[in-house]
Amino acid sequence: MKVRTRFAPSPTGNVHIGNMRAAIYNWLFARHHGGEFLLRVEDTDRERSTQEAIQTLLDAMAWLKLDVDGEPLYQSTRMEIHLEAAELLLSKGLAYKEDKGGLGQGECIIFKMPGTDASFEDGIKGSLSTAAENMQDFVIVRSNGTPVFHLANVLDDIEQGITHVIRGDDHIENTYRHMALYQALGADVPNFAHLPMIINAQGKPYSKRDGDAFVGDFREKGFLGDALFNYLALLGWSPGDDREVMTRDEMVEAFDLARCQSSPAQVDLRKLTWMNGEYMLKLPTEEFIATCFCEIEKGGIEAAPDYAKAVFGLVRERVKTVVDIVPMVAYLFTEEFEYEAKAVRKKLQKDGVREILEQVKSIFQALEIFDEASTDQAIHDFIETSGLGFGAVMAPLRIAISGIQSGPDLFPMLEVLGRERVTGRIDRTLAQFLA
RNA sequence: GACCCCUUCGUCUAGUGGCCUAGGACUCCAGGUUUUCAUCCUGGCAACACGGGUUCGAACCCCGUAGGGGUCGCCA
Repeated sequence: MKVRTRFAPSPTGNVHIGNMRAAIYNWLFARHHGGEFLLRVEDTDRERSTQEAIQTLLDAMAWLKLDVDGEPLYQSTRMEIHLEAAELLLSKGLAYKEDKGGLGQGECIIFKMPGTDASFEDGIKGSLSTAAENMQDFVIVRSNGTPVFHLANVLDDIEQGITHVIRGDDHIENTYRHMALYQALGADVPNFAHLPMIINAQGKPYSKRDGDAFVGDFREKGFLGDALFNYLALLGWSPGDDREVMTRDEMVEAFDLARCQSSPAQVDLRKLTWMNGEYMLKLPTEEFIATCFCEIEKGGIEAAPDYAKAVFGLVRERVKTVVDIVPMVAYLFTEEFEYEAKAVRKKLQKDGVREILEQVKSIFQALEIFDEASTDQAIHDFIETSGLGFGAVMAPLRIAISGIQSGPDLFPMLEVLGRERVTGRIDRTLAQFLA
């Protein structure tokens, strides 16, 4: 039988990474088995399920390249069918009506649990079981006439022909109920696999107040969709060898529920950042350039396209996340950049520095051509003849033209800036700190 | 509280009775290469929750303890 999995989120405007990881595992599992990955939007909460929220969800999936087979099923369109099924259960004596009081809304429909012990083979956790007395009858249709999650969820999974339900382990107890529902409805019980939760840096489950656990937040923090996908895939699963940075195809090929962890995992932003850097490096140059333009525009920087491209080339291999870009290149687009106080104190305001910078400036002015090779040669000649150390010249020069101690390779950076800017910046430095 | 689940370096993990003086990755530290910055290379720190069994032998099997988590809704 063809494998069919699904992702069934409620569109509330934010998708938690725990849910998104479940989506990734469902996707990986389906693709591994040559099956289908379906989407079902559980939008029965009319309050929160706005068109915007649905779009946010779709955007997040597109960002992570989770392609869906077939059209999404909107749960809100199926209420009649859910209700009919409840009536059927009622007529078969598998459910009953009762006024449970409390809210005083009249009678609701309650599903009758079979009263037997239950067990199943979980795809990740192995054999799971519970005794009959732990499972009470439960409401499937509210007294206001709307179907409850359990009923709708099971009916829709049947409708979509889901063969493998891969979800968070907070659903384990529900699984016993759902299995009984499948049986009462005369449907085949699918395979279940329960993923452990993702926990925060304190080792606790993410709460609504942990602002950094939504998919959109990771995008805003400058992570790439492919990198987050890879990272999340490895958070709770491993291919069994030492591979970590893997292509989609490799992950699809290697994915196996049996290799999934059954204990919770913590997100480590440092490792995600490292992995993101690996993906930044792999980005095709045009894509990297396009991303950079997009970022500086957001950062309010205006620049001539050719000059900007040259600047981006300078930081190509150093960018770890998308949001690194602007701070890393900002001083190359303005003459109003700041000087780092510590750098000035340690490397600039020292005896002899003034003379060195003055000499470097005049050497640069005398150059026939001002480019990477010529400045490199000129500085080396200067060091040779003056007897100065390389660092004694390079460090002050770097700070004079950039304001900071670290940054791109210096000679290419000189070429990109051009003679005029470079000498101008040296003058400014001299006037400001070494007058 | 009851029931269920979980427990290897700080973090993600490998490990399914001998290959384990427990391997890899991230982070951190120390050297080295690069006469700038970064990269890179080498090395280092660092873990089987605890206690009992079973066994010639246990991170791996069993029991218990502790700790953590989940569920117990006319939420999903």
